[in-house]
Amino acid sequence: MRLFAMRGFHETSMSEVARAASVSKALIFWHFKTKEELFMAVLNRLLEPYFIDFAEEAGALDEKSQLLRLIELYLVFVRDNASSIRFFVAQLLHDEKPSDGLTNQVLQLYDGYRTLLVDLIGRAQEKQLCKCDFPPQAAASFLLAMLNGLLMGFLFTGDKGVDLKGAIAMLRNWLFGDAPQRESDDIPPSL
Amino acid sequence: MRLFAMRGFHETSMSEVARAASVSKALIFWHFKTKEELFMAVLNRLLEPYFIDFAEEAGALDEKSQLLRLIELYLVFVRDNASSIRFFVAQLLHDEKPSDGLTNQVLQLYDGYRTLLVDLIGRAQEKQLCKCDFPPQAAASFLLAMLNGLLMGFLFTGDKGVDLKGAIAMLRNWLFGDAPQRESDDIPPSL
DNA sequence: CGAGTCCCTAACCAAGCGGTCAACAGGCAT
DNA sequence: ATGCCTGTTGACCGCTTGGTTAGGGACTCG
Repeated sequence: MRLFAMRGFHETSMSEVARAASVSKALIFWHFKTKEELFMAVLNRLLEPYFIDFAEEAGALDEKSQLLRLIELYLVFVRDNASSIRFFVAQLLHDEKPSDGLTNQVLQLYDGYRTLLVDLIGRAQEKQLCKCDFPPQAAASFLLAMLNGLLMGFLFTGDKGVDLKGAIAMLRNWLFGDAPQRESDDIPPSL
Repeated sequence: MRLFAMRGFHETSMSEVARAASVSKALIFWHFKTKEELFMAVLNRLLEPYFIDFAEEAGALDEKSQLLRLIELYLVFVRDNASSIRFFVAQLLHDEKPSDGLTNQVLQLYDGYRTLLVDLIGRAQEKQLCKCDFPPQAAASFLLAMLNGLLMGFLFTGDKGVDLKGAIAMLRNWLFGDAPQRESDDIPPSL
C-alpha cells in the first residue's frame, strides 16, 4: 500500500514491494496472480475509509445544521486524508476510461454525496432556511465545485494554504445569508 | 508530446517514441541526452499556451466587466485545454517536491491570476460595484477555489458534466448580486 | 579532392522487469 | 510413518528498458 500509494503503479516494481515487505517476490505472486491483482487489492483497501455512514450523523438536526455538518465532514475528511486522496485523484486522472471499476466506485460515492446535498438544500429552501434561491441541483453543483476547489487547495498547497474557517464562513453567507464571521463558538473544534 | 501527454513519463518508452516519430531510438538520444531531458522539453512546449496576455484584455472596461471577462477567460481556457490540463495536474500531483521547476512555473502562473483577482475585487468593492463584502484576498481565494472546482468537473466528467452558464450566473449573483439568470444576451457566445 | 561536421541508423549492452518453477519446510489428518 | 496441503524460497526465463557505439551518408569549406 505504501509503495503503490507513494509512487504509483508503473513506478513501483514487484521486487521493491518484495524487499519492502521482507518477503520473496515469488511469494507475492503466489498470493496475487499478477501485479494488477495486487494493485487492485491495494486500491480497495485504500478506498475503505471513504465509505462512512452519513445517516448516523443526521440525528435530530435541522436542515441547516445538517448541511453545515455535511460540509464540515467533507472538508475535515479531505484535510485528514490528503495523501490518499492525492493518489486517487492521480489515478482517476490517469485512466480516462469510465469502465474502470475504481472510477465507478468513486463516482458512486460522489453522487451519493451530491444527492444528499440536493435533498438537504431543497428541504432547507422549502423551510425558508436557505437564502440561496437557485434550483437545488444547481446550488448543490456549485457547492460541490467549491468543495472540490478547496480539495485542490489541500492537495497542492497543503494544510496551511487553505483558510478553512474563512471558506466555511463564506459558504454560510452564501447559503444562509449568515453575517461574515466574527469570532464565534459554533465552529466545531475539529476545524 | 502526444505520447508523454497521453500516457505519462514512466508509461512511455523511448522505443515507442521513436516508432511514433518514425525515427531510430539513437537519433532521439542524439538530440536529447536522456529521457528526462526530452520530457522536460515536452513539458515546456505544452506549457506555452498557458502564458497569455491579460493586459491586452483589460481595455476600457469597468472592474465588474473585467472580473467577468477574467472568469470567462479562465473557464473557456479550461474547457478548451482540458486534456493538457489533465496532464499537468497529474504531473503536479505526482512529484510533491516544490523545487520541481514545473511546479514553480505553474504556481507563478496561478499567483499572477490570483493577484489580478484580488486587485480587481478590491477596486470593485471601493466603487461599490461588488456586493460581496469579504476581504478581497478571501473573496479571491473563494472565487479561485470555485473555478478550480469547475476545472475538476471538466477533468472528470468532461465538457457536458459542467453547467458553465449556470455556474457563471451563480458567481455573478454572489459577486455582484445580479439576479439569477433569465435568458439574456450578455453571456458571450464563446460559452 | 579531402577533412570535418551534422544527422541518422542497426546492432548492441547491462540492468531490471513481470512472472515461473522446482524444491522444501511445517502442520495435520490418515 | 505417510501423504497432502499451505506457504515460502532462490534461481531462473524471456523480454523490454534507457542508453551506447561504430559507422555511414550528405553537405560544406578550403
